[in-house]
Amino acid sequence: MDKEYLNGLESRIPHGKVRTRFAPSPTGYMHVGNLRTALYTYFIARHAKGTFILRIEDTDQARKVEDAVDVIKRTLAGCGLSYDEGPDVGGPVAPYVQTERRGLYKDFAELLIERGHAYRCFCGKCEEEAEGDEPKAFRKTADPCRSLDPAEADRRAAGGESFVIRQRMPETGSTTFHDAVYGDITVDNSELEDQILLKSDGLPTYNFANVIDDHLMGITHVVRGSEYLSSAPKYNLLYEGFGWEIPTYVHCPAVMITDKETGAVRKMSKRHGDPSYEDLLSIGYLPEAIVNYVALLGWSPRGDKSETEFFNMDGLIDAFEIDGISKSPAAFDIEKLNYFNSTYLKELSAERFAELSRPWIDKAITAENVDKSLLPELLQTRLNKLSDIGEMVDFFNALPDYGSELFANKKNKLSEEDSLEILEKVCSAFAELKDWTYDSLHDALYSIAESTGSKIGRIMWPVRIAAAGKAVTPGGAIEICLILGRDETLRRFSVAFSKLGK
RNA sequence: GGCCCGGUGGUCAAGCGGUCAAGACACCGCCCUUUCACGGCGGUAACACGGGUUCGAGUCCCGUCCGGGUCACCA
Repeated sequence: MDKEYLNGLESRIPHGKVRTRFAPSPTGYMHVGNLRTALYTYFIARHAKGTFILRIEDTDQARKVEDAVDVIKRTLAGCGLSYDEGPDVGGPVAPYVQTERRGLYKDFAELLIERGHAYRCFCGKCEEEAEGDEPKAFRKTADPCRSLDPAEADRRAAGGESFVIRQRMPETGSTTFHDAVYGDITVDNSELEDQILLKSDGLPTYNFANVIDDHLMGITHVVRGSEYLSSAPKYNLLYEGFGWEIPTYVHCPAVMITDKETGAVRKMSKRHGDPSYEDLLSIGYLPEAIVNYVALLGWSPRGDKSETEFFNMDGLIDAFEIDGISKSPAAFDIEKLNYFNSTYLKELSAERFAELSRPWIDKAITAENVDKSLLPELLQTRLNKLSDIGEMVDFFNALPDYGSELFANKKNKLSEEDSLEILEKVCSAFAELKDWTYDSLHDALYSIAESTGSKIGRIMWPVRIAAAGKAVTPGGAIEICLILGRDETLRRFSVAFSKLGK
């Protein structure tokens, strides 16, 4: 895994093709911001008919999480992001897991030492720099290792002394880099710290491994969150130190969320329980809706105003341009996701929706003798997400305890007394019905409306309230009575009578 | 705090020196209606502030304010 690997490496990388990589660290959590970065990385590759690569950045031993790679893979697969090269599929520049590439980084770090761009530092892990004023000044001017004679440093290292390798930043001048989203950014070199490249455990830091691997893997577009913007000049210096071509940087703005409690906007985080992709999935959002919405969070397509916001994967790949990425942070808005999701839900075939909703319905309704077969079609146009089903249909299980004032409705000009009167008529009509079908219920109710000279709404309202015990229901009076069955419907009517004082 | 990056309605956003400042979500109203939804139609609502530059500024420049990021042997 070193000399041999590097042999002919260049020839294994297709030339002139766009190559992007999604490079998560396996922390067991793929939040919406991560997903969006993955999406944009994928779009850039696919839009250019290039190659999309998955690389696992697991150089942090301490933070490793069991199954985390599976979460990442499931998320990518669920969203339809297929990678051409990666851990389990292999590829011309394998391996794609950083700990499996550990032999690689040391030589590059040493090359940098030879060239004077890095040095060994023996200062030890726990040295706490004096709090307060000028930690950077300390690091760069007062680290004794910085000016250590290289031969002496070699000797100490050979003697088994623990060390790290630090990048030697220029003291003066400035570094400018170009970002495809943010443009040219210039930073004074005096701001740059002598960052650690190789840790004392021999593994590279993210900052170092990233540059090495991106170069070795022929990555053309480095897509990442804007939290890396301030590190970018250091990467540039690294590329220059090696004499390597600098990739196109694409830094994406953060994804924020408005805190429910405080109303403040903050970056999404696991700690606050902000939703991950799999969280959203588990409460009944569709992958297509999530992808569509998240893609639009910080990017917008070029083109005519008032064109659709709805894109499937191919549409996104086709429309995606780096130009359209926003510079400012975007807030995740669950309401808008709801809109996308409910729209995708409505577009599902009846069969597919029935299949998806069945587990939720079964979980919500445990009562027997409830005819659930009608439910899916009633539910399909009324949901934001599948998990809404529970509270929408709970009244089928057991009649909620409701107040009689529900029977009064001003739009239908109904008082409680009116409702009682109507209900009594309906009750006896229902009791005599030969069969319990949509048509028979429909006819019974309409004939009562006709004989009493009422608008049909006046009849339907009390029936629906009596049957459901709540004002908002997923369906009209007929559907609900039909689903409940005659016995239960009549039983609920009698409850209504007692509530109405009869 | 230093440095970096942002700032168009509540949210996502178009805009790239000349528009009555798009569109979408949410919200409100009306219509439809067998409730609730769906659908249709309409409405409220924005260029953070102050200076420039210009015939003309949301668009360019400077300052202020606000927000975010970053300053780890984490990524």
